[in-house]
Amino acid sequence: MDHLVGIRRDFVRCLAEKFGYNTTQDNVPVNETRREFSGDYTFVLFPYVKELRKSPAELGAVIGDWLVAHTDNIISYQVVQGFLNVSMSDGFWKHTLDDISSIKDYGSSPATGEKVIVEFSSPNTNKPLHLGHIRNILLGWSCARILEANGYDVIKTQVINDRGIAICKSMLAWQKFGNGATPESLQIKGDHMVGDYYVLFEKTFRTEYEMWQQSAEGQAIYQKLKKAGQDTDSFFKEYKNTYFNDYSVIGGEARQMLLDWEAGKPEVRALWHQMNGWVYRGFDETYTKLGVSFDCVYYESETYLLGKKAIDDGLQKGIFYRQDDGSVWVNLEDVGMDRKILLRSDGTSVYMTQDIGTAQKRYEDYGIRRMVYTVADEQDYHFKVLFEILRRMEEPYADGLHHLSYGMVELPTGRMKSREGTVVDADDLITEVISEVRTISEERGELAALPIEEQELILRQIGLGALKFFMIKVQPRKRMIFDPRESVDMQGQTGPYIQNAGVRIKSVLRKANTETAGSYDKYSDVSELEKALLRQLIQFPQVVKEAGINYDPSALANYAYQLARDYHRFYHEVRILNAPDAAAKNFRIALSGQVGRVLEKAFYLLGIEMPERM
RNA sequence: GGUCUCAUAGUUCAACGGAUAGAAUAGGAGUUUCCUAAACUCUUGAUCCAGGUUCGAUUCCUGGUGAGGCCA
Repeated sequence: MDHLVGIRRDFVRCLAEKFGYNTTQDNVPVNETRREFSGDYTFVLFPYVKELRKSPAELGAVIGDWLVAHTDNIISYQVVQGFLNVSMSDGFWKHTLDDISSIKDYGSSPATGEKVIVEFSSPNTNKPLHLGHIRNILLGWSCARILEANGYDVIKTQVINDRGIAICKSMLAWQKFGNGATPESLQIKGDHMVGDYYVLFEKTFRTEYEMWQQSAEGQAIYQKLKKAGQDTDSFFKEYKNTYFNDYSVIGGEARQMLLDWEAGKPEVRALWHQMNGWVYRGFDETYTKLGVSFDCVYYESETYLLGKKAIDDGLQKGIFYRQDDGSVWVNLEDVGMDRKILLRSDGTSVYMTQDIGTAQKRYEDYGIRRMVYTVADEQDYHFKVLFEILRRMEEPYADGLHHLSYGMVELPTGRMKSREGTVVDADDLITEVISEVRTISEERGELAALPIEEQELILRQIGLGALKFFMIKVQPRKRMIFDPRESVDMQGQTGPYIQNAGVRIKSVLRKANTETAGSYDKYSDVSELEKALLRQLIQFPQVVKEAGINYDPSALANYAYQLARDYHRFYHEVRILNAPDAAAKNFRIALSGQVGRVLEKAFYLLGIEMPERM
């Protein structure tokens, strides 16, 4: 429901009546009046000045007079330059508050019956989750909730890359050096443990490689293949993959393990199940801490062979073509993209093939018409190509595909590099923000009287609130610099600042005994701060809608911040419980209640919890 | 080399083509007998460059510069 529908309609009616000019409500440029001018809403007159051949001043006066005379809501106006600023009556504000209070799920749209699948997180099983995953998870999760609020039936999913050479490296290292260790025996999360064996493999391999470089064989290769003037370091850096595939002992074992896995060799499969099982338990723990969950999971081990039939279909339809060597390609040059390989000459598929197959499988599984892929922007081109192919294949969901692309997370020192040990681990980060919150909370002493479990819950809510808000307030497509110090800030434009506004409201409502909240019919002189809050509340459904259309939770994050800021100001300026009269008190309590409700809902949509106290 | 994305206070972020470009942080100065001071008030400081479209451009278009990604 749009509370501005009324004034838009009146404006349109006025233009028709006074000037015989027809337009639609959607075309009416109406904004909130800027703080420095008096008025509540502003019509921009410039577009009509030319059309109607009237000066802005004249136009403003005619329309302003008409609006004041013909509507109950608008009580006065002022024309500044080409802007018509109108002031709304107390009645309008009170009715607005009534309306908002009466709407059950304010900000949500009715169900559309349309299903959408949202994919996010999508980790590899050989490494624990890190900072980049956190941004991905928060974006995907929040988008899922925002789409739900916009009436979609959302299915949340992740694709787990559980196969390939990487996990074989972990498996091999565990087999060689693990001595039967388990997460329980080592007292470590399973995903970290498996990640540690991956690192151990890489270390072992590197040692082996370095020794080989000194060997007669290594030196001979260097002398034979080096480019002019190339030194040993840069040569062997480039040669690493070839060495892994053609010479390395441990590399050969890992590759053999992959072959055994593909052949379904029981011992290898059993080990693979066991290690991935450890990883999943570790991931789930992290997901739980972050407060997210999935409706279904796709494993690459089950999808990596999909898509080959689609290639046959495409070949028959003439969308793809086969080269002499047997490889299959698609030519997208007519739309400014390249030729792209879909099936190698040996018949093996590439990522693209697999993604085509997975999309089809999802359609079969759920009948969805829309899919959202939350993947970093380094994959922009991949998804452009994928979507174009699916369009050409005339898949029924081809028009509902969206790549929720986001910029990489960098540290103040640059990109995270596992080689340099600068990868920020998700679990470590969460632990760190919570411990930071604990320190500050202890200084404040506000929670000291609460039971210990409740204290812990609140500390988690605040710590994660700080971290999540910090990451989600930035527009997805922008690259972000992550400074760990700033992520635990709790003053200013932060999660805890907004939580604090929510907590204040809860405290006020507790003391007010809300069930006895009475009428505010007699309230007059609605203050500027109160109007500002109501203008914000009116905006909320639109913000939710736009966040959905643009797949942009940051809009909602910034909205929540502004609403919280206006509430803090209001709170300082006026007395709520000790208001001068009952009508004022009731109005302010009701207003506080609605601000609290919207803040909580906005945070819900961002995946951030609102504590009871802090 | 081709192509995509980004560029706003010292720093981190905002601004459906609309008024004097907003916040936060950092620095300085204040606010507590009163509903939670993780708050509030005051103060210093910015649109990468050159054109174009427009009544009006941070926003749209063209070219350049810088940073990053993808492809080769």
